[in-house]
Amino acid sequence: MAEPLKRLPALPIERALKVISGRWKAVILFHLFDGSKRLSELTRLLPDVSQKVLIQQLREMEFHGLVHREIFRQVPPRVDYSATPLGLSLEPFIMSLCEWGRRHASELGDADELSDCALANACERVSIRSS
Amino acid sequence: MAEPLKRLPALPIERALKVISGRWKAVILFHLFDGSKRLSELTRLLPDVSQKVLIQQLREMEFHGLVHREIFRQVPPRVDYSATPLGLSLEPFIMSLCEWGRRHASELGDADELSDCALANACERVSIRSS
DNA sequence: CGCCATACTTACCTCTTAGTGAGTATTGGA
DNA sequence: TCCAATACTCACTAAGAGGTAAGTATGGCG
Repeated sequence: MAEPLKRLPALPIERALKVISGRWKAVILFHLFDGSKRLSELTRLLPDVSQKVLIQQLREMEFHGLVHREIFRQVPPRVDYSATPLGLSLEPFIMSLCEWGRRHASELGDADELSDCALANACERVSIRSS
Repeated sequence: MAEPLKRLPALPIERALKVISGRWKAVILFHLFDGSKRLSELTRLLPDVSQKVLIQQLREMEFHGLVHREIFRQVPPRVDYSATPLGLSLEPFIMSLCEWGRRHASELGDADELSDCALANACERVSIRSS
């Protein structure tokens, strides 16, 4: 994002999709729903993402109002990332999308290709929780 | 999609986002929720999309089970596109995403940048309908 | 025969996104 | 003085999505 000033699409649906669809954004958000995290924690939680890309995704989400960035002037430095209310408002949405993704995989016969981890099973936990 | 055989992401949430986030997919789906459409109708409904890209998006959605393509062997040829049950199951989801997009725009002070059309106001119609 | 409508295909180009690897900044403490 | 820890930043590259413009296929019809 050399130019974070570029406008989001004018159609609400496109705007929403644009804001949440980055390679790692949903996964990052999922972890932030759990509470604020330091960059180094996120690096550990997402070992497949390089630091540069991680920061890039976080900055875009910060710019789009989904994530709050708080700097603690210490040595060594410390920066906390957390979900804003707007970001938190995506939680039910991300969970139901996750559920839809599982349905989609099962209807297309790809269910066995799904990974099995906290995020993959998040929607189950949610439906158990809410039942 | 020279290679439509490539696998979708293993995380359900990523899979779902991958499947619905193409430049025009949500908009196309919105029109298909209304009933099946010929390619020429879609071309008229989406004047900003070139035919190539339109077909591309439709084919991807067909491959991903969201859209059904029916060929009528006539002259001139006729092809109908319609939403499958799986595609239709995205309707509430797309509508709520649309609502979220409007909220996002208003919270970021971009509300005046939103366009004003059927799709932009779809979620309103839905909430009116459901109230 | 040549034209029309419809639904594509193809070649090519551009712009965005993601990814790699190395470098920078800060400052307390050995 | 130099190192360690943390959080970046930069230059470059690769892949992919989307866009433009032109071409193909079919078969009825004047």
